[in-house]
Amino acid sequence: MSPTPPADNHSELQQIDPEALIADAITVAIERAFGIENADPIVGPARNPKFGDFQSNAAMPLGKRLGKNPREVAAAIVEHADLGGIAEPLTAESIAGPGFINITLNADALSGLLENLDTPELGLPTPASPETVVVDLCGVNLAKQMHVGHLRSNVIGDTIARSFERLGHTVVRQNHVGDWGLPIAMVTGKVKAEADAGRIALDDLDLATLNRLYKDAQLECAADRRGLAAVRKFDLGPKAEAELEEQVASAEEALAAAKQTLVKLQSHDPEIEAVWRSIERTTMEVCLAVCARLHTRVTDGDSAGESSYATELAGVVADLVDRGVAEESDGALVVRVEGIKEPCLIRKGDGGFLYATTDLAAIRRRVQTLGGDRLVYCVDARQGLHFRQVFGAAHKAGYTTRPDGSTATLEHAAFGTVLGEDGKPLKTRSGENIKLDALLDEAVERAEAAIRERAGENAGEAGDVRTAAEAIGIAAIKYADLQTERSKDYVFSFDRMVSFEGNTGPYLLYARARINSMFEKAASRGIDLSASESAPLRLEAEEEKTLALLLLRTPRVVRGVADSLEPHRLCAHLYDLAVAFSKFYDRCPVVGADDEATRLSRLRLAGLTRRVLTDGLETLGLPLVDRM
RNA sequence: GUCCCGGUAGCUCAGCUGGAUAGAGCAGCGGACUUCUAAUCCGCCGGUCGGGGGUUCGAAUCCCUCCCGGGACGCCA
Repeated sequence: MSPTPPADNHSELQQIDPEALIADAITVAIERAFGIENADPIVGPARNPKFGDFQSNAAMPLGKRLGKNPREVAAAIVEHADLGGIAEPLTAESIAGPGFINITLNADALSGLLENLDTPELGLPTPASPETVVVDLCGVNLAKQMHVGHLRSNVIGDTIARSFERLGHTVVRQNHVGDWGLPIAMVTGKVKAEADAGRIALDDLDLATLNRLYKDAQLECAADRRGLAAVRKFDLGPKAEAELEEQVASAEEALAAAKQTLVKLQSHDPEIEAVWRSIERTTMEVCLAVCARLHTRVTDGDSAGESSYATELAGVVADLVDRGVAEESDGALVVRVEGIKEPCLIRKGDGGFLYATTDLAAIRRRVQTLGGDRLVYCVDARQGLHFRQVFGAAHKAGYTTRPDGSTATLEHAAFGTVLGEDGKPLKTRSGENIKLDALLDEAVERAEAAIRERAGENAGEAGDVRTAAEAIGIAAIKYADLQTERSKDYVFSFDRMVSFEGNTGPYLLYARARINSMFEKAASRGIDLSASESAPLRLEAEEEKTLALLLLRTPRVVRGVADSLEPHRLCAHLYDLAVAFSKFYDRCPVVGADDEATRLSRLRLAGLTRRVLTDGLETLGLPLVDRM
């Protein structure tokens, strides 16, 4: 269910978007011709330039519905259509094939629309009643280093958030930090033991050490119980059995200790809590630094860890029991959701809560306290069932009902796994997750090498090169991640993304850098740039027209990204835009144009392209670089 | 076993509510830098859209079925 555009800016949008204007005209024509209201005009860009700029495919389905020859239907539409002068008048010649209606924009209208786009808001005015969108992203865990899995949640989640922000909605980012529960208790106990033994200092922890201790603690608590059962069953000898027995026993012991630590943590034992806080401080400091480096807007204020819901869980469960939403099942408490076979577990047989319980508390807070109209979860696709259960349970519990009685929309913006070039989940040779900062380092290193290779002696100051390399490397990684359909797995390849050729982040940055350079050149020739800002647009060359049409399409695309939660649409559009600009750049001299009017018109077109491109790149969250 | 997601050019991917000869990038081959940055542009090569049925004037797109790959499936998070 996508929000409809507020009526107050619809007319404004129409002044810019030819597709909307034409669509409305066709809808009206259908009504006039057949008395059918609000028919889908099926208008879109022409599939092939030789058919014009836009096409309507409405006649065919309409013909079927009315039992008429689609070409006759098309003729009737054409006859009743009033395109208000924005396109060439429709005639019998406009009808092609089974009933396609081909539409060519009027040249003057095109520049008029483009002038309307050329405002500070670039076709996306602030809505009269902004929505509040809560975006769940990042999702780090205490004592664990960020890896490729976090890359997507941050990058995609942040772009989704930015697209809503760009549309003028209120966005609340939520970093649902994994900072609670038994695994955290395990590592907390482990860290305390290490500190007590003098092997580490609590006020001087580093994340790599924490990560190691986390794994150690996990191992110590992990017992091969099934292995032991198998050894016994198949009688594999007393030695093997004894070894496993010992292992299981020590694991049981470690687990019991961790459970005790958890109890202390929950009851705010000062000593344990101090250890926990230093783990948290160390982890979050690194996490936020990585987010800053990634240019994802995730800050300390966005942190809403699992621990922050700890005191609410008992209340949530009691509430669900009281109101008959939850029921007992094999000693556990579950919420059954219609259409899903597996019930949603909210309390274990031993009384402990589960992550579904925390997520229910989070939904309640996000809707009731944060005022969310729309909750978006940018989380791994493998959590799909979990979110279907939790969303269903939240709706059933009434937690998604807002004060005004409306229901908040809950969506799982699921993303696929990052794969290596062998098609398997990306890991190091030793089978570990690849650290995110190492990944970023390599991209930046490769970018720096590329700059030096291309520029040679003219690469500039070392500091400037590093600044540019940082932006280019990060842009390359982010763009590669955003470029493909979110929900699918994607293959990560340094060689491909950092070749910096073709459809890559750096290509977009490069297009922008060339526009900068063009303006510098123009300024150095003494051309009056301020005059170009309001110069009449003369879109005569094919390249100029193509570029103009793409520019006009941008607001529609940004809306589409927010509606669908699919950033790759903006990537594709900005790439098309950059390609169109590159062709324009290649074939239409600007600074050296034949006459003054053309020069100023082209400067204005280039300037507008730069602003739209910059705006789009910022919406994607790519770092910019002014010179390449 | 049940459910979810995928299968489009050698590789990586687009393909919007069904529409006109299925599009990019990379790789390969061939062109374009005394003229605004060649991280660019132009051309060529390359596809039984996993297989088979069906609906339709029209299917990569919708329905059925099968094959292949990945994932998830009550007391971990």
